[in-house]
Amino acid sequence: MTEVEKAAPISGPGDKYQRILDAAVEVIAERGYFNSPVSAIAKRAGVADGTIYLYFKSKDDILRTAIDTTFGRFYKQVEERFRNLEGAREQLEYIAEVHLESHGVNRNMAILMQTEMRQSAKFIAEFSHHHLVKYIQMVREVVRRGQQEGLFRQDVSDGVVAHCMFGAIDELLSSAVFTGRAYDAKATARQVIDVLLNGIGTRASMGRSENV
Amino acid sequence: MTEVEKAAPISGPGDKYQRILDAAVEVIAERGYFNSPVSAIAKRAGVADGTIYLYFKSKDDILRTAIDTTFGRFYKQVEERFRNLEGAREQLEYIAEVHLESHGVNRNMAILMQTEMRQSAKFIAEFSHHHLVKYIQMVREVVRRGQQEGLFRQDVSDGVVAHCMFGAIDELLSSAVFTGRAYDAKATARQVIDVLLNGIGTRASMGRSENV
DNA sequence: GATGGGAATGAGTCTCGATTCATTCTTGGC
DNA sequence: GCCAAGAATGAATCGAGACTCATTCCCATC
Repeated sequence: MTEVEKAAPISGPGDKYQRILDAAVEVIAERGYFNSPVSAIAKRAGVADGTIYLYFKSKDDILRTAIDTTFGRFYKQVEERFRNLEGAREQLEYIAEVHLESHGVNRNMAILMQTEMRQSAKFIAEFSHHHLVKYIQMVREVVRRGQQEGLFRQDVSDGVVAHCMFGAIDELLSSAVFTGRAYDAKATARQVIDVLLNGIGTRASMGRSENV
Repeated sequence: MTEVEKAAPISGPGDKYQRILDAAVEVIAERGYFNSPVSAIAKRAGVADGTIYLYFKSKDDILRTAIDTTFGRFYKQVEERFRNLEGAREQLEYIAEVHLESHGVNRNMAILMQTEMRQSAKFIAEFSHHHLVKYIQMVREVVRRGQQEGLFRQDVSDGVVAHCMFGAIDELLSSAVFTGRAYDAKATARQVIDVLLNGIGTRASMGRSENV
């Protein structure tokens, strides 16, 4: 809050910069990217239309920035925690937890992620795909390590497992977002990983693992 | 293909009607709904812009029709097969298989489903959510039956399981769609259901099922 | 060959919205 | 108090695209 800090009003996250970002996430979550005129974002942020362009190159740029920032936080949080969290199972659970928590942290952002990130619009597709790949990569590594350590079966592709895990969590999140239901991120994460590791089959009926 | 069939040119699926639908799916898969001018769809279908409006009420209406039709086929196919398919596990596997097959059946339609159906645009959201609910419902029923018959664990919510299964499959499909990779629907379905039923944990490491 | 009616056309209308930029406001230094 | 420089404004520009409708085409019937 010193005078020095305030010296980067345009290129860095100043006051209005953040207000515009937040407003954009709100409006886009409500109406969708293509139904959100810049003028609506400006109004919500309490600035003039033109002001937006002092802080962002274009409408695209706002959305890109919002998504990048969110993913950035996600990665950082996971990486930091991993330093003190060894077990493969625990790591998977932590990823699931942080992923599921996003709903509670910022509901609008969660909506935006579920709705706009799938867009085929090239400018979204390119970088959102990049983020997904990184996420999946992270999970695959954990799975592979678990396989090497003998914790996980080796007859299932780590890629398939990673996608299954991501998809399962993402869908739970998505359904919560759309129905507006809340949930306990920690408990849900535990449940998902439980299913992923142990399956839903009862001991009695498990007849397929023999072909390992 | 008889002359009689061709007698419903406007209200039913006549020649141009189908051509417009197909063209729309193609174009929208390539460019996204909001970046697909009606004129582009018309050109692809080889008709004039105005002709579109002889067969569809609006641009929205085309997309809605395409999605509804696809889901309709899906449900019908599953329902029919279920008449001769008893086991809960086999039924889940069949659902997974048909779901995964959609990529092979019509790649463009699969892309469209993955990208446009999540749209927050109200007109899409309302009915696509409805379809999702129906799908999940179907899976839940199978799961519940499996639980009653003692095939599946009873300490996991059928809703959570259904979402996990749907999400896992959908994500695999999605990843295939975006990377352009092909896969064997039947084999992949078996793998997913294998993971869902048996989990990825090895016997040695399974330490959580005791709390049943 | 003429004719009536439905199908098809595509140029034109009308609205909306991203971006620009001439103008106005603010503020820190004198 | 005055001034210059940066920040902010919002009216105006400009293009895009959904939809309309006056006109033309097609063809079955006579």
